[in-house]
Amino acid sequence: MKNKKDQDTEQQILQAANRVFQKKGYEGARMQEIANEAGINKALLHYYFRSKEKLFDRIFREAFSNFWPSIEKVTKGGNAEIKELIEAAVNGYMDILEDKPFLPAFIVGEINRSPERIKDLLLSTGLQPEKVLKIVQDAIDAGEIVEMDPRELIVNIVSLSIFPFIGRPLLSSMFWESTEEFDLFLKDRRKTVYEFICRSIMKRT
Amino acid sequence: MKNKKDQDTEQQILQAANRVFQKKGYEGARMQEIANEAGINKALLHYYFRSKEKLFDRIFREAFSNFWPSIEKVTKGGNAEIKELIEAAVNGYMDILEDKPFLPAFIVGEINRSPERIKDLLLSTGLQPEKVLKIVQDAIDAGEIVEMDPRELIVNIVSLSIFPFIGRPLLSSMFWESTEEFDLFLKDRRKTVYEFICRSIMKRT
DNA sequence: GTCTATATAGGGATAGAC
DNA sequence: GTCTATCCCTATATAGAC
Repeated sequence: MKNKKDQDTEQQILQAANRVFQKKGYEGARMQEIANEAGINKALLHYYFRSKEKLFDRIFREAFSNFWPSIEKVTKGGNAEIKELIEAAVNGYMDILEDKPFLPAFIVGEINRSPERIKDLLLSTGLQPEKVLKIVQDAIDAGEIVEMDPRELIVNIVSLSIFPFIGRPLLSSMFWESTEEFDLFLKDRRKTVYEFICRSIMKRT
Repeated sequence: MKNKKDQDTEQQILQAANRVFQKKGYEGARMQEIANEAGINKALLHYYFRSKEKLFDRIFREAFSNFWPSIEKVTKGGNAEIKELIEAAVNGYMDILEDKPFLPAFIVGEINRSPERIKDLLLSTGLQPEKVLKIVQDAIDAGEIVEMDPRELIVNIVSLSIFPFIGRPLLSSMFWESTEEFDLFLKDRRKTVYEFICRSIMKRT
């Protein structure tokens, strides 16, 4: 049963490539290291994926598509509660990032390296930023939250959720005893970030 | 007067190296490209800075030391107003980042590449995180702001200030018509971020 | 499909003339 | 101090046997 073996090797390669590319970036990654991690040799790597570029593209597209929290449940109807949206976004990011803490640094680093493909990548995700903006705008129009550029709120939510993972080495060195303790702090953030944002935008009656 | 010329060439190199390293990172940067940008050749590059590693180290240390907004005026006394601290921090970052928007992506990317030198780098900056934490803690004890882990506030200030610059390509593609318009948004942030934070933490009487 | 061996290019670094 | 020419190693990629 050759097919089984093929699948297996390809998966080994993809997992190894994922680890190495995410840690070292495209330029820093070595095909040799990926081969070693996958338990095969370089030639076989090129047999499966013709070039480093192609292998990277596969990995990066996958990573990029995993980067967006699923908030469809909230946006579907179109007239969701703003608090639901915030909670879904924050929790969504936390779920992803606790599992893959190096994802954001990888994404932003590689996008910075070649910004030209952003449009293409975004299209393939099928994201609909307008829907999210509309929910925020509706909440403003309804007087539920303070007046602001809806995009400002989005940027703030994303910043508060993602940045601590990007700045983890620096932040933990400066303000925590160990990275383990910092990770505990990160675990709490799904609650504290939500509260921090709500305190700022909700109108009191 | 040879000395003048030396200085000049060295400066050319440093500026070129700065541009190239910040854009491409250590692994992606090419000594050839730095030489071209500086208007000289590779050999002369090695004459001034013996190796790529040494040249990079020089650039990175400089960049790292420029990364910290000066808030000494506020922290000196030790009993500063919390609002002053926030304003100084946000404005400090905005000043730096409007001038050098790629600095944070560069710093976090390279620190990720070799996290072991963080301690050394932080020491050489002479930063005193405790002082900042104390100001926040005092404000909490005095009942001026809501109860929270002081480090949480710091992390939030830093996240809101820095992340939009790191995520600029993505954010601007998703929510703005052009990068120019996004930059206008960034200009406003020194006000909106400050207000966003204050609304969240200040107790109403 | 998987391996060993090798071709080829690119990039960091040095030698040596001026 | 600055250049040209070149060395040498490393990394991607391919050829060809099994």
